[in-house]
Amino acid sequence: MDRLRVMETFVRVVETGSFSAAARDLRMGQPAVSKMIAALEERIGTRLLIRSTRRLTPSEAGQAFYEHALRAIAEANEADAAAHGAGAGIEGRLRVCAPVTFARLNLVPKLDAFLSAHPRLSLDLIMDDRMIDLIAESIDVGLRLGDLTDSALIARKLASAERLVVASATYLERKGTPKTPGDLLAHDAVVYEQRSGGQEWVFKRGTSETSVALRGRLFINAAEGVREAVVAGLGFAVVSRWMFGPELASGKVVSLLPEWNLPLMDLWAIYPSGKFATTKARAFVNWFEKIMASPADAL
Amino acid sequence: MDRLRVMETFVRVVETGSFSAAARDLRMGQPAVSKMIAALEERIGTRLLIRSTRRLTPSEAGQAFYEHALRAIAEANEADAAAHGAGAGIEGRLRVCAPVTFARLNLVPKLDAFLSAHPRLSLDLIMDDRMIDLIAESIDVGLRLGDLTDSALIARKLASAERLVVASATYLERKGTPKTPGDLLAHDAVVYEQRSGGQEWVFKRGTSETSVALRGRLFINAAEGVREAVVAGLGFAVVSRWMFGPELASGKVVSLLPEWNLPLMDLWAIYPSGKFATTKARAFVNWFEKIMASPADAL
DNA sequence: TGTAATTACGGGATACGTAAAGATG
DNA sequence: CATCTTTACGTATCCCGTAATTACA
Repeated sequence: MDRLRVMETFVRVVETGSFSAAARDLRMGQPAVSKMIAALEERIGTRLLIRSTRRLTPSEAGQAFYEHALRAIAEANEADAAAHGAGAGIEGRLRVCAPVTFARLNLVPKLDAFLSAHPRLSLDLIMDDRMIDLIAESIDVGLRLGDLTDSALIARKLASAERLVVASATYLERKGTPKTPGDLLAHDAVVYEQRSGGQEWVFKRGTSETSVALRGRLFINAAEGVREAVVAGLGFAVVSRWMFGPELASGKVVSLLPEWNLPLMDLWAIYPSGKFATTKARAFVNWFEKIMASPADAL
Repeated sequence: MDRLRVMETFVRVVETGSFSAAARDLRMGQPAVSKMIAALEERIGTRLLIRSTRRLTPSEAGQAFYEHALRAIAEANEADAAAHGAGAGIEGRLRVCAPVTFARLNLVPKLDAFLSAHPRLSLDLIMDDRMIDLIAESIDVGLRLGDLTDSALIARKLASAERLVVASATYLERKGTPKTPGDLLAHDAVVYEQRSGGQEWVFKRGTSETSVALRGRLFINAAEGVREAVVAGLGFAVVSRWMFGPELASGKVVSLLPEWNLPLMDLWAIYPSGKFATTKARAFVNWFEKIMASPADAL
């Protein structure tokens, strides 16, 4: 039994919420996943996943296992990468890609410290909201927000960001303020969307859940555009809090439905699959992880 | 390829300094170890161990891998144990065993904090220098010093302690002070020894090594006895610094050959093999690990 | 020349995928 | 009743252990 492989599988199952989806991601048969998890539970002696055909939730034990498993996997990958990169200095050119707005607000303002710390290093920052092919573009590290669709990558979770429903104060004056998720259907949505396809959001308040399919007339594939559209009062949008830090503070943009929680959006660092992370790439990720962990700079 | 298993094997090889010894410890054939390491190096793309028939040293990459591997293994074990123990509270009876002198000097004085933190817990402290059978005695955690002979255990390294050659000031007045490891042969050794068999110590100064087989007329199987023998001026002994904290400070006992280094002695926490660590056992180990990591209490 | 690591080879267990059955909303 | 998980089964692969070979002090 390959414990690390089992952990990777388990993690993927928890994150996708489905055996089948995890199996697809990991390019293996779904019975294999089933048996792996069963064997794992057998070995541990406890049920880790509460299965109901439609839903899959980690038990308390499963949650504990999940958290440690994440760290074990990360550490194991570090071991490979550290051994591979040992001896190589932090110098030359480091190519990093990141979503445009995220990089502008959360990364670029802090880069000075990193560059100062590594004087022999130069940085290519590729800002793009598309999912770039890391290997084709020979990129060393990518920062990605949200669920990872490409699971062949070696990923490391750096942070989780709160999601909000926001609209500008001027918009709310004109159209009124929605009080429940259902009210959103009567409003204009500005939808951030990479590939076409309806968006459905699950709002939670305490134990109750409401699912709302966003309908709107404006679809934008760049967060930067969504930001401006919201500020210009074109409608509400589901966004991360960090996108509107100053505007929320000044009241120019308002957080709606504050009692309803949306799923967190994760920030990941990903390395090109197959290859080992370079020393400089790991140095960058370690640095940025610290930034994200510090209360002042957290998302 | 079971990456975690490979890591465990690699770690054992580094710690024993031999493929054969590691294979014996892990109850597997020595060719299996050989092939595992070869495959690992193939995968990483770098030589991790510098082999010469008589000696085995990790390369820089190997050292980096070793350190991360230790943490990955620990985290993976934590994952299993956390999942297994989730839900169980820290209460009831916790049975801990530890070497007599170590427990007296480094553990007992600090226990108050632990017991206060867990009011519903009672502690059985079994102080004994022998290697107790954890399962037979139904012990939850053992603290052990030195190299682990029983590798079927799940172990976690908590600290490393410096080893010294010491003798009492009165003894040195009578017999003179040895200046080199070789001089020790002309002195009386008090040898700490569990099972009979000669002891050989490797002294290092810079890059040079000297090996000395201790000869003496007094062999004691309890550290407590060695301590008293040294204080009473019966001879010199090879011991850990923490055994003589106050005596070294007051000058009653003197550290000999201060420029020569002896191999460190590791402190391990071990859990009974086969079983999972209980929540309370892990709480104890986590607590004690913190103690050992704090500069004021370190060995 | 003896000890320890590597290579060679045969056997066995493990883990996968396809296909069918069972469960659930 | 459609979807997702579990069970069943045949196959292929990988990995281990024994034995022979090579390298090194």
